[in-house]
Amino acid sequence: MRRAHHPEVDEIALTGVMAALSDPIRIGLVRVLADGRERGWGELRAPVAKSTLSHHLRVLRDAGLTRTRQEGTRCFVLLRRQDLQARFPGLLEAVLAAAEDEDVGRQVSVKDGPHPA
Amino acid sequence: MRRAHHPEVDEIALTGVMAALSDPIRIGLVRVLADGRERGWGELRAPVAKSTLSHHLRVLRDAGLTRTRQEGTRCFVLLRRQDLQARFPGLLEAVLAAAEDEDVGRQVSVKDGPHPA
DNA sequence: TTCGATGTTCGTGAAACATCGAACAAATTA
DNA sequence: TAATTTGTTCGATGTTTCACGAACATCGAA
Repeated sequence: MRRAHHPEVDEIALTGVMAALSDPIRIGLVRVLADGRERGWGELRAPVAKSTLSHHLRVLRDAGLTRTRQEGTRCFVLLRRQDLQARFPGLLEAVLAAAEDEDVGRQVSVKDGPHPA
Repeated sequence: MRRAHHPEVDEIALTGVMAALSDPIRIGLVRVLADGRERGWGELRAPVAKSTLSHHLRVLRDAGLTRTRQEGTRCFVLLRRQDLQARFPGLLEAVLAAAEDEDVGRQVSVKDGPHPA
C-alpha cells in the first residue's frame, strides 16, 4: 500500500472535480460522507467489486474531494468539505443538494444505520 | 440538419450536467454564454475542428445546458440559465464562479468584443 | 512464521470520449 | 440550376474510463 497523493487546496482542479462527480457511484460515496464523519472502507456499501471501489475512491482522492488516512491495514475516508468550500465556494453544497433531489447514488450506503449519535 | 432534442427541465440529469461540464472546451462555451446573450455558431471561437465544436455543442444541448435555435442555415445557442437554476439551484452559479477563478476554458471566446451594446 | 483481513495494483476487455477530415444535407444566394 | 454557406453525420483513431478477477503487499493476530 503506497501512501496516497492528495492535491493541495489550490491544486484542486475544477474539471477534475466535475469529472469525479459525473459518476453515480462516486456521487453516492460523497453523499455518504457528507455528514462529515470519517468512514472506513469496509463500512462503505456499493454494488461493485472491491477493486472497482478502490478505483472510485482513488478518483475522488486524486480529484481532491476526499482525504484518506491509513491505520494499520484499514483505511478511512473523509470528505474535504472545508477545502472544497474554500476552493470552489458553494459548489459542493449545490451538487449535494441536487444529488439529494434526484437521489443520485442511492446504491451506495454505509453498513450500519446513519449516524447512530 | 435534424431538429435537435432538448430535455425538459425535469429531465435534466445531474450526472449529465456534471459530465458535460468536465471538459474545458465546454466550460469555456458555457462561460461565453453566461452573459445570457444568444450566440451564433460562427461567433464562437474554439481551438477545435468544426465537427468537434458541433459535437461539444451537442453534448451541452443533450445535457440540457443550452438551447439551440435554427434560422436559415445558421444556428444560435442560448444558455438555459433559468431552467438550470430551477432544476439545480446554485449549481451553475457555483461552477461559473469556479471557472472564472481558475480561468477554465479561456481558449474559447467570441469573434467580436464582448457585448457591443 | 503463518494466517486472515484489508486495500492496491495488474492485466484485461468493453464502452465511452475527443478529435479529425471527408462526405453529406439544407437553406440562401447568384 | 448551380455555387456558397453552415452545420451535421460518418468513419477512423487514439485515449480514457469502468469493470472484473487474480495476484500482490501490508499489518495485526494466532
